[in-house]
Amino acid sequence: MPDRRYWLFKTEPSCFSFIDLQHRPGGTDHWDGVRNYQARNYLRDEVQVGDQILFYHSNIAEPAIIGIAEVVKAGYPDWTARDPQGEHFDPNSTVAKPIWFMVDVRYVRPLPRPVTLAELKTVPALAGMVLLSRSRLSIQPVRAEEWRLILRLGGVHK
DNA sequence: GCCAACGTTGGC
DNA sequence: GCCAACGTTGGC
Repeated sequence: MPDRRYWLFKTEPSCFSFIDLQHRPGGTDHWDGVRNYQARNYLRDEVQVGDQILFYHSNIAEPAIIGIAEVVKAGYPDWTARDPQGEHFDPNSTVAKPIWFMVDVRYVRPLPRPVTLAELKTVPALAGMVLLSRSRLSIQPVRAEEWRLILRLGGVHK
């Protein structure tokens, strides 16, 4: 578990975008509102400080990985679950027994060339990506080989 | 806007 | 604990 280092975080840009993250103080914000148990488990148990994130925009004309972010704070209780006014309220979640978790992430850099979903589908080495088989999962592990290849496709050269 | 896939809920 | 109904997601 501690040696997983790469993730894909999915978001609808109309809700929260990569540019929104860039404009937060320090390019940093909490990743709240995840209400799926498998994604919650990743946030609570596996996502660690320093892990690298592919930032994916969904539910748009051309869904794509558009940038890189990193984890700056590991999982802690998602307090938006306790805000009755908020969109992500869950009356079953309490301070003593939180159900939902979030992490803090920081903007790192955009990909010089976004890598679209359509393009990902054409690359045989990426056929095993979680994104292609379980597209609805909002927090997904990414293998190191996949990470390197996607960055290369995105025009990032070391 | 449609619809398929999938996660959640709730009756039994 | 099964499974049908229902709600949500997200590509197209």
